[in-house]
Amino acid sequence: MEGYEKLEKARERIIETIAQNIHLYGLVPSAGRQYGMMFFQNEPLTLDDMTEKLGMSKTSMSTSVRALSDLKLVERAWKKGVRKDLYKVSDDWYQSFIDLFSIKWRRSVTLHLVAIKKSLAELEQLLADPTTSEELQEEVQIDIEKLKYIKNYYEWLERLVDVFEDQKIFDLVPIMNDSDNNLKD
Amino acid sequence: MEGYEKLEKARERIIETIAQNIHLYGLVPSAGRQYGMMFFQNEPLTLDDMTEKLGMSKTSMSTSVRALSDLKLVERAWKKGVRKDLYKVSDDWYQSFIDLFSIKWRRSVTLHLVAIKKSLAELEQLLADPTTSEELQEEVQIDIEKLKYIKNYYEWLERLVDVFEDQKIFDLVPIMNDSDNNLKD
DNA sequence: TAGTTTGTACAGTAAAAACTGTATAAAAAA
DNA sequence: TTTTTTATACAGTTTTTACTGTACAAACTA
Repeated sequence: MEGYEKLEKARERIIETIAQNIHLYGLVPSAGRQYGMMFFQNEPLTLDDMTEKLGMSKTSMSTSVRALSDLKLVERAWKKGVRKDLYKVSDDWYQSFIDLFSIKWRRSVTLHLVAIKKSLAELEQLLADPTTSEELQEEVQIDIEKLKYIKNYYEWLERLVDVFEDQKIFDLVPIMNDSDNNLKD
Repeated sequence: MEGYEKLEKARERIIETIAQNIHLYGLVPSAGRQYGMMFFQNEPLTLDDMTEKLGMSKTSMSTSVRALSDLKLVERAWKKGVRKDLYKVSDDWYQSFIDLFSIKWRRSVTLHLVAIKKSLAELEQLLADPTTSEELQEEVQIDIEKLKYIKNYYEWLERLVDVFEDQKIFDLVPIMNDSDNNLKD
């Protein structure tokens, strides 16, 4: 096998692994392939570059690069003289992981807490209502306990997201470079 | 509005929020609804119970309860005299979150590390090969640096999963119950 | 043993999501 | 200004995924 072929094969293996695991980011394999391809390019790419490299429509490239951008997996780049939009993969993967948390889980936590607080308030009121039968009161009381439990859980999750966001997680799980090796020069 | 109706509405809000966020677990809304419904039942349910409660086919209930079980969000239960399989939601949500990590991310990390090590070995070999042109050598060297970087990243992620799995995460982000409140009695 | 009951495999259908091509708006160049 | 370039909105198509009903195997009952 020829040298460039070997290089290409080594890259393809990584790209395909990314594609098959990107569902953890809520993205589909083709977006992962796009990300993986960009990872091995040493220059930012335009939508037309991606269309050519991946053999997919420009519309697809546009929508999936936006999905990747929303999760901060890729970012806009600039190069003088180039009018087209340019994109490159964010080179701090630790930060990308943290961003996933911030963006996806934070949002989920917030939605849950809003719902829980609202339902909890309604149930407390129902419990206090003198027209509520004793039988219903018991059921309501059980639900209130359940909601208090999951409220605590989501508050914990919120603090967990905080810990990622403010980088404290690196105190507990430090970054260790087995060689002095870093993409960011 | 009648009391039981109010209770039902308060529950529905929570169930629907779960359904809309369960994609973070890689599951579809209907599985989330199933989980949410089970959460408010104080007894384990059979597949037929679920069919009735959700108005969906037994086959669906079977496949989605299996998906929920695989992520350890629900578990088998037993009740004497009941021949049918019984399921209940796992009542430790903190553990469920940890299990998500263990199951989904651990697997992903492993797959990535296997691929990276393989590609890295191939590229090191290519670099050492005297028939490799200088131009190709340079490209290979760049890729090796990239792969070393992401190898470090996935090893970090692996340690992160460890920290969840062995509960050390609770040292950094402790569980705080604002009242002394716990589902597990 | 035969007769039920129960869970799931499988094939088919319905619904949803991914992807494409065209049309168009916004921005840049002339 | 008009012309050209670029990204994306949108409608239509293809592909994938979710869901259903039937059929059957395994487990239980009598």
